[in-house]
Amino acid sequence: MQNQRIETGQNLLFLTDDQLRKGIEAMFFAYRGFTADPDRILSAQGYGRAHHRAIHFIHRSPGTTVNNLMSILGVTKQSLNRVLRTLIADGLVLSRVGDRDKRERHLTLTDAGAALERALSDAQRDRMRAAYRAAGPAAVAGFRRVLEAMMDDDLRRHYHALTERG
Amino acid sequence: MQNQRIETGQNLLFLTDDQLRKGIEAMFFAYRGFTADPDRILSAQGYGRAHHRAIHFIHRSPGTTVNNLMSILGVTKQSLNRVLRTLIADGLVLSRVGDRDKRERHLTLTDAGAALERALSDAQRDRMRAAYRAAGPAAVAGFRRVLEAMMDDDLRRHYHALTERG
DNA sequence: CTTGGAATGTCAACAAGGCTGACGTATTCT
DNA sequence: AGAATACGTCAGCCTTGTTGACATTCCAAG
Repeated sequence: MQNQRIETGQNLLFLTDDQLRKGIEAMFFAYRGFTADPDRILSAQGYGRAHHRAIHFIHRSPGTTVNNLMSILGVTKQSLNRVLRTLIADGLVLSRVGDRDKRERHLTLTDAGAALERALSDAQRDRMRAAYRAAGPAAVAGFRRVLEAMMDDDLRRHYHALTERG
Repeated sequence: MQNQRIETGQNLLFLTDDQLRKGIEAMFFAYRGFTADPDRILSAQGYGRAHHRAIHFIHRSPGTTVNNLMSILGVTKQSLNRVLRTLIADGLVLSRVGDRDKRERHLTLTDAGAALERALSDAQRDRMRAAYRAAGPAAVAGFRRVLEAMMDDDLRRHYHALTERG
């Protein structure tokens, strides 16, 4: 397994265990950087990463339901509810009863919520922009291709549902 | 900010907020896939991601000290110690007093620890290999370049220290 | 030799944020 | 009318992070 045989005409040395390990460790260290800046802002306000995720996806899909958010975030309604409760109580998120289906709650950001979202995504985008700029457009395309191939099928569907209409 | 101006001669459309957002969401969803397979193995054994990380880096740097592991993992000694204690008690990790400096503990995997490490990294590599294969060598190079640019400086040093000698 | 500081371990307490299970309520569908 | 759905909530448990305090062991400098 360590030295792959050439299966097709192209060089498959990039599939050696060593190359894969480097990718694994790169993901680990990069994800730390990826979350570092928002984490600082959040902890200063008494929030955590879970709040960030909720705020991000409510911003991306205004009026989304609790159920939909649950499936995007991959957490139980109890976990999500704990986060939403504080965000609603703090006036960052608004929950209004559905028109068609009154069982549903539609979630949107208030002005204060949108302001925090902006602060968080500005910080995260700054780092991402620096990384993109340093790596160049071709590298960015490859970056996204590998990440997409790494996702579970249901998460890839969520990813596409978000990006293809934004 | 939404529409970047052309700064150099090349097209900088890949630095738009929209492109950055897609990268951010890709990181989020991909990281879930990245950890999904090891997580299944771990929870079946009563362990968590923290145990995986400790086992991974002890495997990568046999004989490493607690201090070094702390700085790689970015957690406090108390957090790390709790994980190490269970791994040592379960016979997966061996802690032996240093020769030169007897205050230090040098950590290595036992045979059982190495077996679990193999199971975990096999699972994680399988997914990474599938993603690499689907994306192709050029994409993989870009993937690694962007991730590296995303790391904090001190983490990038750890990353290089690991990869440049393995 | 003594003492200061470094490396490690341990105890306690706490918080975030996952989880399961159970229950209640309103609403909608069949 | 009864089943299913969407949501909220309470209770309890787990992992994994945090601080703070304190003991031990050892190296190294004075």
